[in-house]
Amino acid sequence: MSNPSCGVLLCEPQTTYDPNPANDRWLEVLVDCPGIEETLTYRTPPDLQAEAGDIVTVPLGGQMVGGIVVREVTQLPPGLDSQKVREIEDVVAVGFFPAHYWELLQNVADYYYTPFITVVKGALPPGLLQRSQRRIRLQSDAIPPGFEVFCSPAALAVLTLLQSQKQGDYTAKYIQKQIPQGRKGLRDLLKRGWVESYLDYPPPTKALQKQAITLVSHHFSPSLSKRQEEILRLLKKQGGEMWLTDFVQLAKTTSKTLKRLEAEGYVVIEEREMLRFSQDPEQGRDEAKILSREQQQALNTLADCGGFAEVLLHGVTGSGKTEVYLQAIAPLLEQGKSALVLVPEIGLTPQLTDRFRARFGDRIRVYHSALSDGERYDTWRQMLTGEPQVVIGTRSAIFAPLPHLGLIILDEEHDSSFKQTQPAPTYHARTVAQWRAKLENCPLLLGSATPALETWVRVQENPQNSTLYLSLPERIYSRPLPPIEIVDLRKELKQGNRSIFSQSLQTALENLQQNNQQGILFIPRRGHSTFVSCRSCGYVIECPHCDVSLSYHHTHALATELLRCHYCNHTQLQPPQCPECGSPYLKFFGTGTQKVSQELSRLFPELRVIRFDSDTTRTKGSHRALLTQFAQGEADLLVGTQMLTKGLDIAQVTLVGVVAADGLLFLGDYYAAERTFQTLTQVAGRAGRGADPGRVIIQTYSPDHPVIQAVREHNYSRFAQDALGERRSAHYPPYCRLILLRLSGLDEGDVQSTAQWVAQACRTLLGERDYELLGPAPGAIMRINRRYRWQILLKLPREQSESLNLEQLRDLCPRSVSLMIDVDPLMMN
DNA sequence: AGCACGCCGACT
DNA sequence: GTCGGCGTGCTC
Repeated sequence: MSNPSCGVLLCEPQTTYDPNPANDRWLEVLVDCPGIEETLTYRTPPDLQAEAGDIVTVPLGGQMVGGIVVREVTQLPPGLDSQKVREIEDVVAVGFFPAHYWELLQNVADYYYTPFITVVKGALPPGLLQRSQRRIRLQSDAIPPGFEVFCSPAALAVLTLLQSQKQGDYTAKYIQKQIPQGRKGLRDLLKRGWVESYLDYPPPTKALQKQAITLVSHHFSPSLSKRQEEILRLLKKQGGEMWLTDFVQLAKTTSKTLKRLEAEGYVVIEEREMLRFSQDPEQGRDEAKILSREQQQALNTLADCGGFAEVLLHGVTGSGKTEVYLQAIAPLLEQGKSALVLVPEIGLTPQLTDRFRARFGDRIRVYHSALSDGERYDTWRQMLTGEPQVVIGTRSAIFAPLPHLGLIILDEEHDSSFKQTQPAPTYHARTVAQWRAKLENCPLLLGSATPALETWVRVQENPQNSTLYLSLPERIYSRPLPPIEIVDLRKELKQGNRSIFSQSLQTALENLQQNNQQGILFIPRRGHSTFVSCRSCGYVIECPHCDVSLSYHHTHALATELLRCHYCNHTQLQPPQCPECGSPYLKFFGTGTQKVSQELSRLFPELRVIRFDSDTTRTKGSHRALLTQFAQGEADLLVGTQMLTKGLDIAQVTLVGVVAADGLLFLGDYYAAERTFQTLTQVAGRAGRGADPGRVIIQTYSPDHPVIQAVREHNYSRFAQDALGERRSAHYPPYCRLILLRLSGLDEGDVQSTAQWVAQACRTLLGERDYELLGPAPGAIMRINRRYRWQILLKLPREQSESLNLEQLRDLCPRSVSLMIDVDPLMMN
């Protein structure tokens, strides 16, 4: 100790000038409030500690909102009076961001023109950045008798609503939504003091607390009753610790009995944090399989790349890509690293998850949007522990906070569900994965039988020598790819076959059952294939909120006939007569799954059919249930839409039929050909994965279309060459970058005129640069959910040296019109 | 996003 | 003359 008096120094009066006499520290907080881009400054109250990266609750105006501490500063920003600085309310979570995480999110914010806080909100498990809610509570004592006479109808309605609830307590938002003029009514009641308004604070922590019972004394005194001793021995046998509810059940006792034991000092009952993971059925163990030469080669290359590299694993369907993933991950776990595996739709690939779980057991974590908020929160915290693990998830899992990443895998990397369209940021998980892999200096493995053209081109161009191409050209055990037969539906019609099934397909279906084999029937869903129209006057029933026809839903003979909007989910009964002319001949058209299954039961009443579409797989776990049924041979045929294309591996499937490929082919966007090739190749790949050879029948009205031909030949490179030629000449990605500006609003005129201004502003902004601007044009569907839509498409050169400041376009939009900037859009309607 | 303040039309 | 509609502006 050089200075023995240092301990008292702090108490001595300051003698030198200090610009910050109170020695204050201020926190710059990014608050969850659209419209506030900059950080706001807060003070830390004496009883709290907060540092950069912590998630906090702060007062903002008359409410409490979530926020993230960005940094600690010792000086107030100029022009901010210290009187105005308020105190942080609470620290919600600490240490929620691993290394590089901020940079990753910043990349997303910049590239996708999205406010940083919005990106953070999209990445974090939902519900972490909570805001306070205003609630209204009835003050029964203050209400005089005969109050009905005194107050306005609106106030009365609010009172009645509140009285209908046991506590007399609702959120202000709910009341205002339920009651017209609810705002006015509330104000009335508040003034009279008949209700009170208060802020409901966000809960301090989201970890679930559950009562646990722990054995603390192992000496059982003879004064214990026989039953008490029995209970204690049971608890000891269980390891001395259990959840209270579980134990009560197991020991067939009551919590009262256990409380008594607690009072006597034998056990402790306390709240514990519980991590919630949904448990899938237990799997048998699975061992590493012997690899083919190509698989082994792929694995070696991957192991050799050391740091960052983008690796395309181009393997035909059934070539054993999953086994490569599994064996690439195994050594990483040994090294204490983690792996991230992204799949298109987790619900659709229970098979993949099962296989991973069978190989790695409890080191597998599943992360996707169907998890409850609690489960997602707990999975996050689990990941932050840094334990080596494998996270399998959908798109959003690219933000999983794994600290020591050794590998990122995108399975079926071509799949368009990796692109987010709905809320901003409209990111593509592959793009984010590239940034992330670079930041973590780990390889990124892109697996597909039908690589996205963008990936294909990048791998060929190999920028900065950072990409690798690995090919698995053969199926495992050298099983052949199934032969593909193209059926010309025009000829069928000429030959007088008016059924939706060609002769060839009918024969194949007949043989199916005889040979005790299984088949898949794929129905590419056209835009709105099952619309209802009047045969007398041609009237088509449309959604009252969107400019689309309603789809006909009829699950079985006795079910109610319903019409549903696929955009806003508006549902109504099928009317008995045409609303326009009164004609009773109101029929539905098109080939949806329902129509196909009805036709099947007419032609092949013996055939056992399972329908697999969004109607039958709505509930959690139904995917797995239906697939299990099918795999166990409880049906001969699986009929369904897109969902059938992914990751389905059932050995007995020998027949794959595609009812009409044309629905896919002519969707009218630049991406249609690519999507068609991918989808058809993927469904075709479901056939002949087992010992029995497979066969594929594709019905179409355009058998000569180059995409159909390439599918028939299993010829990816021919497809790629054709499609890329077209992309190049029509100037579409990957030979340019697209940015789609989507405008929407309730007032048609507002939206249209705003679109004009925005387009003009874009031209000014882009100036002399090399660009194309298409539009403004009304959306392919003019109105969705009562909102009118206009759009502007920007085509920009592939290499954009400096970032455009497109965010300023938002300032041009009045409040009534919202602007969404979709970078690299895939869906353009 | 809330919520407050502030300006114009139909009522006592 | 007020009450009450909802159109801008601010939130450390």
